[in-house]
Amino acid sequence: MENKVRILLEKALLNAQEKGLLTLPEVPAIALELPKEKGRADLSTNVAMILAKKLKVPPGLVAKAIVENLPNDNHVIEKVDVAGPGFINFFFFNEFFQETLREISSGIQKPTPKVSQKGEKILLEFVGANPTGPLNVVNARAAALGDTLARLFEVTGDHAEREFYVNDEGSQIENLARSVEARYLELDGKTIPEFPEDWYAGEYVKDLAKFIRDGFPKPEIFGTEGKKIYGESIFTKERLALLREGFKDKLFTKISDEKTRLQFLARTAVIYMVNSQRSVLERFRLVFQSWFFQSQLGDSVDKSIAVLKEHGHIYEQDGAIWFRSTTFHDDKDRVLIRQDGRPTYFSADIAYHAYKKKRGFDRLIDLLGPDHHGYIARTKAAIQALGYPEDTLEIYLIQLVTLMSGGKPLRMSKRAGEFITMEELLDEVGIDAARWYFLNRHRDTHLEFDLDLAKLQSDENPLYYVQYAHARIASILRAASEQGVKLASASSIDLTPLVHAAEKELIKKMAQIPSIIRLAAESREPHHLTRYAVELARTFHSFYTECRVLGDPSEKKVSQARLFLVASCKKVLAEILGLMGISSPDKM
RNA sequence: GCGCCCGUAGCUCAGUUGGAUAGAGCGACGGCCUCCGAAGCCGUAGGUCGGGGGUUCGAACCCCUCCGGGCGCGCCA
Repeated sequence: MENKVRILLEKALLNAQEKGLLTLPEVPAIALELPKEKGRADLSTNVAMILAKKLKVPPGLVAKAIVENLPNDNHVIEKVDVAGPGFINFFFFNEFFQETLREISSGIQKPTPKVSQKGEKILLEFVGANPTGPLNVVNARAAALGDTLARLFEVTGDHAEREFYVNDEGSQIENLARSVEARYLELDGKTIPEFPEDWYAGEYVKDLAKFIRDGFPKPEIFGTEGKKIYGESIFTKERLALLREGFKDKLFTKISDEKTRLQFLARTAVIYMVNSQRSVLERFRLVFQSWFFQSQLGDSVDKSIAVLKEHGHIYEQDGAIWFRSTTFHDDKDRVLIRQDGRPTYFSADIAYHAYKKKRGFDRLIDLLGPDHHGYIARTKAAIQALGYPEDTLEIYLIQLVTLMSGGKPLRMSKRAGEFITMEELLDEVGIDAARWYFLNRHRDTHLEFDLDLAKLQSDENPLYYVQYAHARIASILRAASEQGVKLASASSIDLTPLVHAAEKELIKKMAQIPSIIRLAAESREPHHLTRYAVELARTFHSFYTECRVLGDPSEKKVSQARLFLVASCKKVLAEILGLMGISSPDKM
């Protein structure tokens, strides 16, 4: 719908230019919108005002020149007027609405791929939780966002891959291993010292120790994934057998060297944690195409540092190796190799981003947690220092989530182990509701997640409002087939009975889907989808109240046309919910 | 102290990148089921867009400043 109008407008602009009424440096991007107040126009544009500014001509004159030069032999525009400060308002022929509906239904009205690009290969890195504990609600928010973004990119003609980065090296992993070891000793009846602050005190660590002692519920993951990631020197035949049967009291005798033991415990813990994270994500209907472990970087950390050195971005000071990130607008330079010779997390991250680039991705998108704020500038600096354009890396922060219950925020203290995990959230509110509420808000606003509202299966919950529209249509379709009213195909259906204002409103709303999808994809802001879904559902419910689909047998043509209309609307609702990974029930 | 984010209806939030009389959901109030699902529809009330200044035909949006809230500022990850 918008595209047709856009083409007419472009022609009008060119016509006006030929006549010398306007001088255009280039054809501007034309924004079309549904006026807030309905009845004012079917569609309107502010292009005259945009041009007026550029050309320094009164908007009214520009609008007049455009309107007078619209091709008049079209079957689209019935009426056009200029209003307010220079808006051009269009009213369309019924025929144009009917044609638009036919296109929507046959899938022609999909978002057209970007004009300027053929389609990019995009790598989306998100969730990226440490394998030191269960996923939390911010991880869940990132999961919903990243998954939906990936799906949006696929629809708009790009290719997106979802990747989960596992930080399986470093001091936090060592702390995890020590925590597991301590719990193991505790099971042995030994008294253990109080945990230092940076150890892990959660229940899951006790579970982990118990599994190592008594045998894992799914030991096969160590033989497959464990061996693949960490090799047979870690997961030897003997150790695999012990993980299956349980080490009982033999952990310290079988692996007497402390360093080896801690490494083994760390690797075991990571494989276990990663698998439990993965299963929660799968329950959330999110499958990552790839899981990348920091330990797999190998010598590429040294290599990428060598590249930076070649470009002259490295220096040595106080016994450490530094990256001069201030060259690229970071506040301060960053350490890559510590005094003690160990690389920092950041240097691994540089190697990781270099590796992503080497795999041939045109664009890297990272969704990070709110505590990674400081990483944006330095990572972007690194990308540039490696010789890539700055804008091929996009980093977005996902802000905090506060869970509300009974009108009060739930206290989330990680130290005391009192935090709600992603799994508990899913138990509590379900997958559809969790996804909906995460996607419903702009990513960088702190999200207040009202557990009571999300759980509520009633009219107060916008998710059910939208799903109800879908179920209601399904119900009409069931009734239609019982009454023998057949749903005609897009090519054979007679749509001329569709002339009612409510019908046209619904078609207009449905026709918006391509531009909504493009907006959400290009701005990386999926919250436009939930808004649109509510609007579409509302327009449908409104139509439903005003127009009967089934009924009067003498009006069979009307019934059939309306049936076609609602069936198409059902498709659009399902498409938008599907993009968000939310189900479209036929019955509720 | 420095940097980033936020401040819009009683509550939770949109606002398509500077455009029409600032919108939606929930909550409040008033109507609508002999008929396809009332988990619905229609209507009413509700605003100094945190305050002030500036830029221009025009500002919730851009600039400056102040106030309030959050987060970050490790040779942790």
